[in-house]
Amino acid sequence: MPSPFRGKKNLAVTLKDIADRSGVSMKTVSRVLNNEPNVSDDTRSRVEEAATHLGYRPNLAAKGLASSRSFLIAMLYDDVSTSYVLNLMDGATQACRKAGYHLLVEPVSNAELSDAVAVARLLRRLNVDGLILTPPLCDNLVLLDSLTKLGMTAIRLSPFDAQGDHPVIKIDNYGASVEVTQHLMALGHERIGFIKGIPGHSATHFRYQGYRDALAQAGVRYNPDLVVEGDFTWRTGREGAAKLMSRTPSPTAIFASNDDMAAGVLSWMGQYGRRAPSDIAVVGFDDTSLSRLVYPALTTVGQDVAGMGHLAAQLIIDGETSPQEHRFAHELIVRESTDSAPT
Amino acid sequence: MPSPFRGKKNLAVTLKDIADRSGVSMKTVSRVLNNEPNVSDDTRSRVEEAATHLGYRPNLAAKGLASSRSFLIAMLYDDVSTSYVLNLMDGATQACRKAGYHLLVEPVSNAELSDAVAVARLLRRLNVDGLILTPPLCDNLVLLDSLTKLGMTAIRLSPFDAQGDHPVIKIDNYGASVEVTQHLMALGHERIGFIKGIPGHSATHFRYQGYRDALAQAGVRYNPDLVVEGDFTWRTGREGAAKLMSRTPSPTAIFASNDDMAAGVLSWMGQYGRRAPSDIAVVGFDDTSLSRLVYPALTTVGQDVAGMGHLAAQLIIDGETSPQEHRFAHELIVRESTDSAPT
DNA sequence: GCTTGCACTGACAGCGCTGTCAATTTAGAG
DNA sequence: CTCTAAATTGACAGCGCTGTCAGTGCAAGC
Repeated sequence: MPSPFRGKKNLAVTLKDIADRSGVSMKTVSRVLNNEPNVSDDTRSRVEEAATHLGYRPNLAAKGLASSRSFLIAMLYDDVSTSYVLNLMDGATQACRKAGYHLLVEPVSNAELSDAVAVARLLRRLNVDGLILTPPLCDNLVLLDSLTKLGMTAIRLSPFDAQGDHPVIKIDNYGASVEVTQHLMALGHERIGFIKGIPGHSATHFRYQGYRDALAQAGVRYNPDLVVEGDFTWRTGREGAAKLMSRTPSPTAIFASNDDMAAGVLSWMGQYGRRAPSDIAVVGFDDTSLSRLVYPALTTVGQDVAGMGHLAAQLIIDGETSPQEHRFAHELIVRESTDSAPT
Repeated sequence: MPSPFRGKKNLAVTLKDIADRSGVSMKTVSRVLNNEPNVSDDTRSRVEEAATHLGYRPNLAAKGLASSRSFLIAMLYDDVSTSYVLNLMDGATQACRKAGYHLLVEPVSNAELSDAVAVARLLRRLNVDGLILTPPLCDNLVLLDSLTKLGMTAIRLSPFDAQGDHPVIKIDNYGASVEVTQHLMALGHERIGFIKGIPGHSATHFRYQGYRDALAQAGVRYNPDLVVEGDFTWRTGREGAAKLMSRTPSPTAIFASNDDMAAGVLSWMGQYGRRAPSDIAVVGFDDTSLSRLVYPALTTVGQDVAGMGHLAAQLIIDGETSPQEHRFAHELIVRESTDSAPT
């Protein structure tokens, strides 16, 4: 059999079938099915009955071809490992389902998108109504540039800088970080270690800045010895903990700028017999599921990631592409890893 | 502005443009672009040049409409929290990208697919060339039934029973579980606690069966006191550990049937001052990233999840829909959580 | 009564591409 | 050099749907 023939045109129910059965034109059927106005109640219900009866399935391709929309939204992401992405998807697919859209997933390495050729190749493949760009892709200048040139709509999630041609959805990383630091200080900590994230990520910058400013505000002198580099991975959290605990005096609390690194800190502590929070208080960021999966559970900052995904998709669906900034609330979630004062 | 007008038809490059520029018919252009045979080298290169020059982007909707294929594959999954799903996506998208396909994600709750009406509604929305069904969706009889009726192609991942009309991709959960149990016994453990997964999941069944049979083979009497129910979540792992450790005599090793539950076990142990592996050896299953994120790192069973996702997509792309069983290799990964004998 | 406006409906063209099939060219055989 | 088969190409008709626009019919306004 040389021809695969995967189509099932034979049994497809078309608008025409519904039109015939309900005695109206295809166009009217189309109107009903798309909830367009100016259809009499009588007609509407007749058509709806026919559609359900026949088990009509709209043909996305045909709709797309005729209306020059694809009903597809692509979500581009770089890092597969984070639950962040899954939560975003969850929210985005919810919005999509309601509107008859679908969500495409496109893992892309940020590094490979460094030249215009690669970006063009990627975008050329994508026939979608809009893109959801997660960090760090949302800060990729080559990508943003091509997007603007092609006139493609895109939503940027937690970008470094909210300027640009696209809507932006974010939380106040800076403010949240200030709160975390103040929380630790309220517990009596002054020597607070900090583990930074990947350079270039907006979260890295703002969380660090919040930490520094909160210290300064409280009159605590900034000690560069208590800040180490990281890259948001568990491994660098572990290494960071080792480095920080070798300082003298060592910190009584460690603020890791995401949960994975905080888990790394806990891992190091577990191995070397330190307990949280009695020996060292530990804070993460993001409220990933991991923050509840480690012992002790992590104090962290929660954000409604699914909600942000939902909004991102909704903006695309509604064609709401003005470069507006949508800020979501965040929440300091205090768990066992900090819930007592240092000794 | 009543009309959103998201299309950019004005600047779309079509087959016709390429045809004009290269002096051939649209059909020939189509042939070149789809790598069909029977095109002279000369023509082919002329067309290719024109296509690149004009920056041609194929219109998926038009292709789909004309060829009654969608170039879309949907992945249905129930549980958002597992890295399993992300890894599958990773593999599947790779296969898709090579073939010009795209991967749609569709989170669905297995529970909501209990009646034919709901299933029909879901499938009606989906215009795809194939579905990838992850557990436990792959064992949903209502769903499988509708799929067969509609003639939709689907690939089932790790289903309970490999019978049926669809290709199946799986690992040998049973054999892997036997290996895990033997590994623990080789370290000298005899009182091995076991935490089961969600009832109805194939993995739950086969992993448990492997555990029992390995014990029996080694002449160790099966002790029902050492087996507790779980549901693959961290919480039930914790609770399972508490239950198991209240038995007398308590187990010297705990085999949790997935990594999340094993992490729960470690969490309980951390809280109550037990250390792994010296006090209790712990094993997980799946080699999720979590297994390396906890302390001590978990001995677990690795499987090439991304590879399975890749194959699943590839089978759909190739139209390879015979109900064949594709078995992937697994690997016992020994880490710190078991690497010494019980005292 | 006869316009005017509005709610509703349908005819028609065509979105960009591919399958079909027929036409043309080329290569190989005799 | 002719004849047949194979390779290469193109004309054409849609795929299923929606946008456009031109109708209907009917109530309100003069």
